[in-house]
Amino acid sequence: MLDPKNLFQNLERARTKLAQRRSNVDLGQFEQLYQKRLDAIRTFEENRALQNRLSQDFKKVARDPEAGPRMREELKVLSDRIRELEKEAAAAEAAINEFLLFVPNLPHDSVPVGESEADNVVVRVVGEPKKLDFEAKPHWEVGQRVGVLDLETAAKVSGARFALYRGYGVYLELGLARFMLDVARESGYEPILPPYMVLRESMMGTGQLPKFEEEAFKTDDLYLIPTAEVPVTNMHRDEILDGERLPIRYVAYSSCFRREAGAAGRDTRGITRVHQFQKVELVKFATPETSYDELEKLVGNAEEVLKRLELPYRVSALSTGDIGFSAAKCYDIEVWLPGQNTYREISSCSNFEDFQARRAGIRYRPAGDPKGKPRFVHTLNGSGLAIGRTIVALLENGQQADGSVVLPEALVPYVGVRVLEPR
RNA sequence: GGAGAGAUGGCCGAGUGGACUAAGGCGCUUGACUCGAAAUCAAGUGACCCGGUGACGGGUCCGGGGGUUCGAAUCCCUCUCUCUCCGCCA
Repeated sequence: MLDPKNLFQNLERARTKLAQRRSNVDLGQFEQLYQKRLDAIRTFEENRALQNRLSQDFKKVARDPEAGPRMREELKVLSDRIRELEKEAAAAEAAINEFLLFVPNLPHDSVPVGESEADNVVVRVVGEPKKLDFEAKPHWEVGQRVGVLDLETAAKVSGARFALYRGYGVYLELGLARFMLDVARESGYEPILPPYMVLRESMMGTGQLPKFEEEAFKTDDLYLIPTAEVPVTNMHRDEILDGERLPIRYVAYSSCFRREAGAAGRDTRGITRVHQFQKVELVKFATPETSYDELEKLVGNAEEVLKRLELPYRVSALSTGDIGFSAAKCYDIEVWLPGQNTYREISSCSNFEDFQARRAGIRYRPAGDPKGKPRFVHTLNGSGLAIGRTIVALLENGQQADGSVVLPEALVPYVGVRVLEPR
């Protein structure tokens, strides 16, 4: 959520920024609501102050048979009026919050201005896209052949867009999770295994709701998490953190559940886009002064996994037209997939600045200043990495002419074998 | 699922209608004492909103929401969560 006061004072700048990200939000409406709120609060407070004073006076004459009842009548009129004014002020406040929940974050000045993902800027390419001396197959064929993926059975059990791992596929999945957790912990992240179901409040806090209701799976009153970002960021909801503790780093393993609404026809084959997948997620809470440095480090932490897995990849800065609702800046890491002859997103790392912190009420008291005002933290997160897509990359990059798959050295202790043999 | 108890500032904890403008303690900050420290003493220590360049002034907040009242931390209704006991379960 944007800061209402700040927004009110910088409407033109916000209009420009929102236009860059192709938002059709009408800030004129906000301006009106905000002005209305100011007026309502002022009137209410003036009357309340008066009431507080008169109430004290009333105590002195309450028992007077003449003045007592008369003043009580007067105060009752004032009391009724104040009740109305209070409702008005509260309604104005609520209207503003309601409105702001649908306003996306403003892109940071360093974000490339553009219309769409075509305007994303590649900032570095690491490793050579692998050239195979035979015809590369897509992961669903490779995985089926070595017996780690069974998509027909997945469809039989759960319908379209599900993955079923079997045999070494299970060890690959769990081994990668453990591997990624270990890599992150080396860099100071505390491992977390969060609940997979969260309150509506938590989904609001990180910005999935209310705007993207149709993307989420839900039970009676709980939502299945679309990413561990939701439970982990909300761990500190409505808290004032000690500035000494920042940056706080968590690495979480969880399943993720997504409807993939609007993705009909895209990535229908394989496990690139499924309703349930596992992911290791990096989450940080940082001060505003350091959050952009922390973003670079976080991207580096995610890249470290790919480097150790010997997978070629590139990093792109998303343009204003492609950036997510809550993000101020976002990098995508895309891994090379020879079987599909393309780079494919495997991680998305964002700085949300105080957008989520404001929604979720996550503040900190600046270090070394016990009397300092609490300030909103900056929240960041990024995949480190999406496990299903990592398996896709390992299968496609490691495939051999004979149908086997050679895994990177670093994974051997985690999976138990170096080569997956065709069945 | 049944029965009971509870939710107050960073923490502990008092508070059953008007001086609560939330006691007291812990913690923290500053000062005094000290060569320095500890101990001791003294003062200060919440969040948010509105107005003001500022000093400051005003308002709201005692788990959430609603109600009674001239006036609510305090009385009533309701919801949520926590704890204890019983039942059930991995």
